[in-house]
Amino acid sequence: MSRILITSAIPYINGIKHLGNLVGSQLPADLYARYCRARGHEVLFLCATDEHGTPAELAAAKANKPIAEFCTEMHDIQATIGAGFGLSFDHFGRSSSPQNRELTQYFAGALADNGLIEEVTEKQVYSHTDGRFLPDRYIEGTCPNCGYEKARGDQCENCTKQLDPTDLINPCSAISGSTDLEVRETKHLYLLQSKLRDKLSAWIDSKTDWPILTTSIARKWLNDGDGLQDRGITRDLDWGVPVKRGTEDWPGMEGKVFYVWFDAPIEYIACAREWQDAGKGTDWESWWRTDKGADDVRYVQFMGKDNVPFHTLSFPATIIGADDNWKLVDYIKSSNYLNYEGGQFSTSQGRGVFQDQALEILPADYWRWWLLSHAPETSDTEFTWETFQTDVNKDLADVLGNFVSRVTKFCRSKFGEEVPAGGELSERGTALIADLQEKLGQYTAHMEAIELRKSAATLRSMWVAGNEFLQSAAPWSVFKTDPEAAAADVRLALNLIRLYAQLSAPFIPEAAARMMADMNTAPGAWPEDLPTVLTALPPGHAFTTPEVLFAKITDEQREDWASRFSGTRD
RNA sequence: GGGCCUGUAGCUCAAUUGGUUAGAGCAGAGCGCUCAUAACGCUUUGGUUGCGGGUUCAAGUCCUGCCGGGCCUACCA
Repeated sequence: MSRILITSAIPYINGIKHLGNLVGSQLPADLYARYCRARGHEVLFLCATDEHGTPAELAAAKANKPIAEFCTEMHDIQATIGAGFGLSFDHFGRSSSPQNRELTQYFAGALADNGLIEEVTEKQVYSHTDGRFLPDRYIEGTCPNCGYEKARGDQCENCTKQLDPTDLINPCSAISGSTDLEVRETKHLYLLQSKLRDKLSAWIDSKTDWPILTTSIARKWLNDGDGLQDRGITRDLDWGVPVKRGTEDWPGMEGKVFYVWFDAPIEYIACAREWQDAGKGTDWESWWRTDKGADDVRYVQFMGKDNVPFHTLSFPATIIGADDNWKLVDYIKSSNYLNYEGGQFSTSQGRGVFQDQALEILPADYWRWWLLSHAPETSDTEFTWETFQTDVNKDLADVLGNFVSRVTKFCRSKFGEEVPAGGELSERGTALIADLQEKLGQYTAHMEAIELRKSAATLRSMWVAGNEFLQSAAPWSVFKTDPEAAAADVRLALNLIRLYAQLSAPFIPEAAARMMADMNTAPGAWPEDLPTVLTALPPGHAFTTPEVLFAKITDEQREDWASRFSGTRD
C-alpha cells in the first residue's frame, strides 16, 4: 500500500465552469483517486476554489454582491456541482480560508528570511473611476504599432506585439471605459525566482517521465531570454491574503494582498489542514512535510496546460525557496483543451455546455465516460453532440448496459433471480477468463500510467468480450438440450457483471454502484486472479434484475440540446 | 516575432520510440443470432500518414522547407 496525494487544479471562483474545466483536471484527478483507493492505497484527494484576484472582484461587482458573500455562494455552488459529478474530494477547500492565509503569510516570511524576497517600487496605472490599480490587460487603447483600437495593455491582439500600458494611445479602463487614469508609484514584493533557477532546472531535468507538454513549458520559462524572471507576488487589491511576513506586519506593504498565483497553489497545502480542521482526518503534515512522514507520499497534480508554468516553476520556487521540508510534486498530468462544436468553450462568452446544465440533462456517468474516454491528452479534442450521442449510446447503453440486461433477464426467465447451480466451466469460459486476465493487466497498467483514453478503451474491450462470450456460448440455445451447461455460462456471465462494476467504478461510479447493489454484492480487493474473482457470486446467490442501466440519448434530445446550447449563456 | 505541441480512414484515436502488408472504435455495406435497451456477434468497404525535398538497407516515426490547427509568451487565472 502506498500513500498518494492528489490535487486537481483549483477552479476559479468567477462563475460556473464548463465541461472543458472538468475534463482538464478535476475529472482525471477523480478517476485516478478512485482507482488508487480501489487498489487499496491511502489517498488524500484535494481540491478547492481559487477565490482571489481582480476577476473575482469584478464578477462580484457585476453580481452586485460583496466579494466575500459572492465567493461563499459560488464556492457552495461549485461544491454542489462537483458532488453532482461524483468528484470524490476528501476536502473541497477555499483559498480564502484562514488556514491558507496563515500558510501564505508563513511562506512569504520564510522566503524573505532566506533572502528570496525583494521590495520593488514600480509604476502602475491607477483608475480613479474604478478606484483601483488596473492590471495591464485591463487597460485598452490604440496600438502604437498597428493602430488597432482595442489593444490591451500587455499585448496587441491584432499585431501580437508586446506592449507596456504606457505605450497605448488614448488609454482607458477596460472595466469602466474611464480615461481618468494616472500612473502611480507603488511598492511590491518580488520573489527572486532567478536565484532558484539552477535548482529548479535540475529538478525539472530529473523528471524524465513527465509528459513533454509539461517539461517543455517549464524549460521554455527557465531558458528563454535571460532565464527565469523574478516575479511580483503582491497586488494593490482589497480582496486577498493580506501581506504579512509570517505573523509580523510588513512595513510599507499595508493594504496590499498577495498575488492570487502566489496563494492559490499554497491552498493545496492549506486544504489538507482544512481537511483536518473539518474533522475529516488527522496529521495533515504527514502528507505535506517530508520531515513528518511525507517522504513516502507520491504527489500527483492534474491541470490544464495553461496552469503548467505555475506548477512547474512558481509553486516549486515557493517550496524550494522556503527550504523547510515541504513536499514537491512527483508527477504532473497536464491536459490540452476540449473544444465545443468547432470553437472553444468560453466562460466569459457563455459558449458551450456548463457543468450545471450538463447535470440537468443527463446523469454524471454519461459525461464522465465520454469526457474521460475522449480526454484531450495529446492534443485538443472536440465535443460534438452527434459523437457524444453515438459514443455514449454505443458504449454505455449497447455494450455495457445491454450486457447486464440480457444476462440478468435471461437468467431470471430460465433459472430465477439467483445465480444458477450446476455444470462446469466451459472451454469458452476458460478462454474468456484468460482473455480478460490479459486485458486486466493492460487496464491496470494504463490506469497506473494515468493514460485515460487507453484505460477507457481497454475497459470497453472487456465489456465487449462479455458480449462475444455470450454470443458464442448461446446459453439460450444450449439451455434446450443441456441446461447445466447453460447454467455454468450464465453463472460466469453474472460474475462478469460484478467484475465490470468494480473495474468500471472509477469511470462511472453511480452505475457501478447500482450494478453492485443489483447483484447484491460489494467490491472486494482489486481483482487479480480472475478464475477466483469470477466465482465470487456462488450458486444460489440472489440478485435483482436491474432497471435499464443507461437510457439511450434520442435524436430528439440531441437536436434539442444542440440548439439549446448553440448560443451563448447570459 | 519567439518557443513548444499538433496534422494518420468520413469521424475519434492507435502504431511497442527507425523494422514485415499502418491498426482499433464509430459511421457505411453484407451475413448470422433472437437472451437483451431494434440490442449482440461475424465478415467487409475506407489511407500516396498535410505537401515537397533529404538521411537510411528500411521513415507515419529522424532532418529540412512550405501549408494548416493549437497553446504559451511571465500583471487574466
